[in-house]
Amino acid sequence: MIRDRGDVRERIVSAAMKVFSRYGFFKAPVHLIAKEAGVSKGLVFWYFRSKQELVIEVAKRSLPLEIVDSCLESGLSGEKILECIGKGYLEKYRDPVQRNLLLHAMALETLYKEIAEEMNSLCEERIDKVAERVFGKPSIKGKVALRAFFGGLMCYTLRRPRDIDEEAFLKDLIDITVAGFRNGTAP
Amino acid sequence: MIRDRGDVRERIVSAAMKVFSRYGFFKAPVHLIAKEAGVSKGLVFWYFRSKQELVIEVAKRSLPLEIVDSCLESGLSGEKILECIGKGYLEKYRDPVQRNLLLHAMALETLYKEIAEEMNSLCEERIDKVAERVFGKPSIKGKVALRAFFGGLMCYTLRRPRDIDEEAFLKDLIDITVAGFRNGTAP
Amino acid sequence: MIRDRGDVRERIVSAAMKVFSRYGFFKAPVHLIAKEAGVSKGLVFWYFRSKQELVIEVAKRSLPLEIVDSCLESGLSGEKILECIGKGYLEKYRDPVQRNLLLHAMALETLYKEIAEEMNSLCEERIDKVAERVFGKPSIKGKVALRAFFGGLMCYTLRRPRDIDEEAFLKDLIDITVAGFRNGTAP
Amino acid sequence: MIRDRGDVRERIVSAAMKVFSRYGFFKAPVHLIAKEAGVSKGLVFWYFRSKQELVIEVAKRSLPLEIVDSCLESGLSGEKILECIGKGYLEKYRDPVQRNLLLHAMALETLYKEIAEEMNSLCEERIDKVAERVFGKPSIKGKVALRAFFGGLMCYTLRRPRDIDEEAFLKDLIDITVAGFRNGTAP
DNA sequence: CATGAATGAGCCTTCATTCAT
DNA sequence: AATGAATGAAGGCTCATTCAT
Repeated sequence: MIRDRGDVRERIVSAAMKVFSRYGFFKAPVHLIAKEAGVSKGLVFWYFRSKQELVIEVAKRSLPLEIVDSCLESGLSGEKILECIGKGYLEKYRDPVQRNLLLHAMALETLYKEIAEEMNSLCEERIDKVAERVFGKPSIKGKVALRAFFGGLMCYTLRRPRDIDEEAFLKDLIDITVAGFRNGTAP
Repeated sequence: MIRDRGDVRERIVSAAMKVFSRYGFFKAPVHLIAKEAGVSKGLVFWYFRSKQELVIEVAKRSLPLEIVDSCLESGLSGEKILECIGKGYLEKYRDPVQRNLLLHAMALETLYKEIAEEMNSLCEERIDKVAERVFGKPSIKGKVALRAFFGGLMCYTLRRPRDIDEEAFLKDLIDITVAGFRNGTAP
Repeated sequence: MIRDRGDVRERIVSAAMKVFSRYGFFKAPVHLIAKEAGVSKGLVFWYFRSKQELVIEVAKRSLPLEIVDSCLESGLSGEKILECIGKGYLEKYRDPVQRNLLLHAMALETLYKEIAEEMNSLCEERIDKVAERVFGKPSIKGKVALRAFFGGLMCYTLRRPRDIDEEAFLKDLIDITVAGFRNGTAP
Repeated sequence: MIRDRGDVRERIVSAAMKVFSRYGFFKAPVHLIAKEAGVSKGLVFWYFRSKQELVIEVAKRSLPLEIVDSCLESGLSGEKILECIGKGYLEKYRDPVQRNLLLHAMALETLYKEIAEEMNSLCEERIDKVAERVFGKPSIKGKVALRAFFGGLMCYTLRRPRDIDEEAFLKDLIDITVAGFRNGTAP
């Protein structure tokens, strides 16, 4: 069998995503992942020291950290960065596999410090950085607004409402975030 | 030990909450729950046909459905109902046990239709009802704003920011939700 | 099924002895022990936290510590105590199961400190105590003689010579031990 | 690295000795041996058809057969041959690796006929030959005395007593063996 | 109601062995 | 000769569930 280096590992990760997304991290047996990847069970443990290592790798990939980071790195600001993040987010989690994995991964935060750290970094540093980029300077209200923005995205992903399409939703959400920040009673 | 009828059942549920919150629903062995509740393992299966039944009961209780319902029933409207929900929500999930359980329960949505239905009811009907109560009449933008509100709460619960206290957060969040809805570019 | 308390545990230990003696501690699968004991595999782990725990219990029982102790406690001295130990030893290891287990258990000394401690206690304190009882007062030569005595027993057990019966062997061995001590070049 | 033919094979055997001595024959994974030898796992199976083959080779080497043989071949007799054997024995098993291997190898006797044969040859033919060389003519008592001698050596090796040095021990042991044989009640 | 011994399915993991390169 | 990816069998152990008492 001719396979690229790294190819197999990636195939295992992909298979794991499918299987984890369907059964959850803990009810998914490794042998199903191997089967889905078309390799032997033993080989999974050649590439990953343990199931937990695979779980954590998959969980990390299913968090939206990279989206936020790439938008931050692109140097955007104001509504543009919200748009960047929103689009990336909605696109990533349009895939039901990723959507489910996100839910499962968030629950892992309780159990594995690696995931907890990613969530920390996402929910505290990153979110505040974005707030500053959007509203110009750090402020409590900006942080709250950003949490509303992020939460709104998550909420939409959790249950895609039938009567609101992605584009319209994102436009409104950005609108609310920005206008809410600017025109509140306590500017 | 004098035990009321139903007392034991409740003790088991409480114990299950602690244990599930710590280990997750699937990594929590029934014997730990029994131990925590101070009863025998067998008794757990007298009150609950299976572990799954217990899991679902605990998961349902850890969702915020009751909070939303009681605020809806109280007849409040406008910002008042947001305040009602916000306070209830923040209070409930201030308890780390409940906070973790919420995360675990959300992931269950993928696996058990009972939980999926609760989430459906919460994220679609309830959220839209509240939107109507807050903004007077149904509108896409109102629904989006409400998702931002709910998402914001969830986001806050997930990581309580050190520099924003509950009361201030809620005030700002309501402010953003309402002002965002009213003063957006496309009313 | 009506079984005495403790009966089951003992049945498992007995089964383990048979199986361990035949396959060695590490090549003996737990399921064979369970089968031999007529119980389920799971039950073995109800009585023993791990296979290792069972291994150590069996290994301890197959060392001759108890024989030496009971002869020491009986207050015997001189040749009598050698006779007591010799008879006990030869009787115990006449059973091929015990004989094999002794070999396997001695090898465990390298791996488990529990066994190492038993061996220590046997080979140092006990052997020297016996030497004192036999020869009246502590002496290097007495210790050496006792080691020859013990070693001789072990050697006989390892390979029962066809042309030397137990009784004769023991008589000669005691004779050599005592006379060797008394009549050596350096008394 | 410049390697002779046969060098690699020997390196593997050496590595196996270290690893087997530490983990025991059955708990020692081949990959550790390969690592210790600085070769790939596959190569071990180029030089040895199976792990068992390697196990048996190492086990055979760690028995004291060669020592006895070389002393027999040297034509020594009387106390001299005991001295030869004793010195060789004590020297070989001064190395903790060899000492542990001896224990592990003795347990193998139960499982592999190759080892059983070696032990047979050692414990019956060889021991009796040596007895004859020491005491001039075959006799039951001589055989017993020789078993005491060998057993004493093994016993010393198993636990080196702190207060008896090798040389003194061997001198006393020979003394006891010889005097025990000559001066017993039943010559 | 209550207990806890007993069961058995299933899971993660290890490891000897093979084989294409 | 040498490598290390790949395999598959087997093992230890956990755990939900049952049931006699």
